[in-house]
Amino acid sequence: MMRINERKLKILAAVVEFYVRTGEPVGSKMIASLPEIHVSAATVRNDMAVLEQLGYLEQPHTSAGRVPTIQGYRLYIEKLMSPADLPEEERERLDHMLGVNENGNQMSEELLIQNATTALAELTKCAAVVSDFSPQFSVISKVEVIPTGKRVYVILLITSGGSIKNKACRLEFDLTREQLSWFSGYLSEHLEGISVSELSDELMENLTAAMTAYMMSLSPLVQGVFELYRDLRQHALLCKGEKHLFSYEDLDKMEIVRFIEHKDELIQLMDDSFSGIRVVFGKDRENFVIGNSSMIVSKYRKGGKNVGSLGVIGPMRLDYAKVIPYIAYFSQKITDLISEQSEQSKQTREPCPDEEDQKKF
Amino acid sequence: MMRINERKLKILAAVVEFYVRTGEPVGSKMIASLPEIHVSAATVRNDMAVLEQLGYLEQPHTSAGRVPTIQGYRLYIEKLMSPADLPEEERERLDHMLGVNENGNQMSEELLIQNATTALAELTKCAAVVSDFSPQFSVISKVEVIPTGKRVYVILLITSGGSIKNKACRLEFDLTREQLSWFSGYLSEHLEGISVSELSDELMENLTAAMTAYMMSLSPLVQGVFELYRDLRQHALLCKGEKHLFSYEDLDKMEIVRFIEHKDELIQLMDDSFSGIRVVFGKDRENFVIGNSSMIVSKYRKGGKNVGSLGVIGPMRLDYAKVIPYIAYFSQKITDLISEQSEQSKQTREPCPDEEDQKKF
DNA sequence: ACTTAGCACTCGGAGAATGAGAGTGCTAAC
DNA sequence: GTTAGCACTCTCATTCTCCGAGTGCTAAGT
Repeated sequence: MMRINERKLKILAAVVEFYVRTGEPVGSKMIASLPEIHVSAATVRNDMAVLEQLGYLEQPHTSAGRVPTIQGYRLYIEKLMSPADLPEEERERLDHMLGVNENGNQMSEELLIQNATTALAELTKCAAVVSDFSPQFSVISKVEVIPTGKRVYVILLITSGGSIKNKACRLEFDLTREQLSWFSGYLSEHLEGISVSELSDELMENLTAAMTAYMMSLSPLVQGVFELYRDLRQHALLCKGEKHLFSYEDLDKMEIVRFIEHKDELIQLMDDSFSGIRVVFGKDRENFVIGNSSMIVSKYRKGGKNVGSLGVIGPMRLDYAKVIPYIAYFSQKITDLISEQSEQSKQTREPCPDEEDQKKF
Repeated sequence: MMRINERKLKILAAVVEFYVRTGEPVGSKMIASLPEIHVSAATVRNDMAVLEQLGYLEQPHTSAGRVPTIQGYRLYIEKLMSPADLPEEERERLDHMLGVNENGNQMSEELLIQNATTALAELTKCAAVVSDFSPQFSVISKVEVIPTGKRVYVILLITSGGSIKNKACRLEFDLTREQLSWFSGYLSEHLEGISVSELSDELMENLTAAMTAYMMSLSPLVQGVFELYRDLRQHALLCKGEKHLFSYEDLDKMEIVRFIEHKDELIQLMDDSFSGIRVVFGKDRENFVIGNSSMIVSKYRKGGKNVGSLGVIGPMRLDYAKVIPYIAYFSQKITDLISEQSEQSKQTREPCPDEEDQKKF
């Protein structure tokens, strides 16, 4: 008699969808009135009682309607919902928001990701969050030291992924031309062509040792290099649309504020490995900051490797059937776009071609 | 009989301070019980009635205590309050938060300003906001074009103020060595040494014309230069601690969200010229976004010129006597620090010294 | 002329009482 | 296995009442 049949599942789905839409606990009469349900309210009541016993539904108080439990949401997301499909025109709109298709090319990865975050936040009215650790998989394609003003030198570091970092260092003394070119050459020789993931702490320490042994006064420069190194290894976290969270009645304002302040704690949750789309509920994890929240994340890849995670954070009462396809589409699109770029750049070996002209123009 | 005497002012000050502290309308009995007031509640009542008629106080409803009006706050701020003074230890703490004093030197202006904003937000529990237009007063000290990967070129632009901007451009074709050095040379020649404020639209257009006449394929690079130019002219707006605003009961949540989205509208208000510290009340200006808010701003200078504004935005019910000294201190400190830096760099004429060694090391 | 005690009055807000309505579980009939 | 009917429960919105803080005014005191 505790058998869960087709109809009970239909009722569960209906409860989730209705609750997501209205935010009100759902009663048996409501469900019975739906066209796809052909039984009376009393029957629905019986079924709902079973669903409650099985832990998929719960009642806020004795005489209110039912509300889905976390388990209920999970079942719904995994088995019951039918994700909205994105018609062609919708996709075009999304592409437009990403900023692609405009002139068909030359978008920096960074901008792409930034646009995706903004778009996702806007579309879902949630906080959108992206963790990008792609620099770890790219190669340092260029390191330069550029004198600029008295005793000030800028270290410029460019990776194959297209990210450009710089750092200004002020020295005690000016470098002679030889010193500068020696240092610059040393860096090029030891760092260019190295993939960021190979940049171990040891390597950096060797570098540091070699440098400081050579001369003390370089130390701000060495420190600068070290800071750039740290920057590269760090997972960049980008979050937009936090403001939307404040409009949800069922999220605690204080917890939102805490979340805004401690986003970093998310990184581990977003970045540990999984495939496809993952939904995490706030109540489940005690390290998660917002109580009644849920987070939907997906990975994006580059050359077959996961190089970042993107997703949204919103209330549990979220239109998953709508939001999940967005996230799926964006992560796929980003994967396509950045993999394509990396294909392009693989065609060349030498990072800086200045031989003869390849092409007249 | 409508004369406003010493005692009435004292009462006004007391009302403001009490109201700021508690958020509750202040009654006559409360005021009379203060040690510095030596009259009975009835007398206080009479005085308060006068203050109300003069527009300094108002009653939320007939039988509640009094609350300061904007005019009341203004009088308090301008004439009545005694700003907290910052003892030596407090200043040290502030310096520490700014990040100075650590190693005594080499802080980028940008970092300094960033730290100031964070510190101000933390200290005042308000949204701290800084508008920096110093780049407009600095000189372009270096422009470089760096090839990096196939068909990708990075334009690097450094100003005397120490800000470093870069932009990657993807071309249709690779440049020959000559083309590259010609372009690079052209940029150096026409832009280096120019102060940003001289960079008029005409100048940029001439540049564009000269370039495109020379060859079409450079156009992404020219566009890149143009974008950097725009970046430089823009007032950079930095805002931190918006979250604090949500904890004030008397600010409307929706208005805060609007504010977060439309900060730019502030720029004009912050940046129009005034001297000293300016306090603006939200109710006063219809273009100001948050109703019951107040904004306290001050300028900071560099070489005698105003190059930025910093301040906080919070509820009207704000401890001005505490907050204003913070802002005054920070704006003064920033002025000192960045002027000092600019002094240092003025000592040299040539931006990039690579003659002989000036000093053995 | 200013200050103060006293008093009647006002008004907001907290708390209790009330009633309507939505929803339930159970039972008995279909 | 389904459904109608019914008694029951519990929340929420409304209304009412009443307390108390605070006021303005008057009249007396300094």
